[in-house]
Amino acid sequence: MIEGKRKRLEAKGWKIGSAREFLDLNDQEHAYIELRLKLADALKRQRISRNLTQEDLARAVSSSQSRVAKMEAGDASVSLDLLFRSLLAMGASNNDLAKIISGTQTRQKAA
Amino acid sequence: MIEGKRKRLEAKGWKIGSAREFLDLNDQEHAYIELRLKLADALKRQRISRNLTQEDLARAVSSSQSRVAKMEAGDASVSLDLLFRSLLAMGASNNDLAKIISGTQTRQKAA
DNA sequence: TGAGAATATGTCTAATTTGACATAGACTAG
DNA sequence: CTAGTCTATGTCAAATTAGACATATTCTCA
Repeated sequence: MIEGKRKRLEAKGWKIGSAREFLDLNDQEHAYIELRLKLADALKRQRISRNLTQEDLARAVSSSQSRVAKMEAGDASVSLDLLFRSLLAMGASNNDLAKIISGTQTRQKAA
Repeated sequence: MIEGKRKRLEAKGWKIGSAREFLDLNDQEHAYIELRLKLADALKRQRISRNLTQEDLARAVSSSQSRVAKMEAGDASVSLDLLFRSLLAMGASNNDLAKIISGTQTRQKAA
């Protein structure tokens, strides 16, 4: 369980050293990673609910399909900046963002 | 008024070309900048409410006083990543972040 | 007033993040 | 199966952001 989680995170580029270190992931680090995953998830859901391809979204944010894939995968190489910009490009309001972050987001209406 | 706002943003490093372009700041861009300013403000308030200096905060996030100053000033050279990490370092929970973003944040209790 | 603390601003090089590209894999409809 | 579309993964040079440092400015408060 914990080991599984560690592996999942490491696969995404999160270099979390030892299991010891992993268990020591303090609240800040944990919240930070959680935040990223929530945003990544929300982005993917939004894109899909709008029937857009990763290419479409990439175009909308002047990025590339591969980067969108990495965003949605929660890859460590993408910044919060890009995630937020993308969500905004998908029409998310600040309130939508707040809901995503607090974990109370509901299905949004399409643009 | 609008001109004043433009100048304020430009001083912070936001290169917004012509007034035309500025007026065209679409909703996304506007929301993005608003977001940054909200986070910057919240960070400053949190730090002060805890009687910490910028040096203190810098130490807490392994950064430097000058970078903290830039964060709080809403300087364009700081990323959302750093802003979020700093807020988390100040003890903000994901719910606190949500409140900050939606603009409904209230005074937080000290750590 | 003025010394000392705190904050602001500008500028370096180093580190990270970027879009782009290639290509592999997955999935669907014929 | 198979061609076509979509998504995943790895890599690169270019762009951005990083911490650090110097120094200017502002703020206490005695």
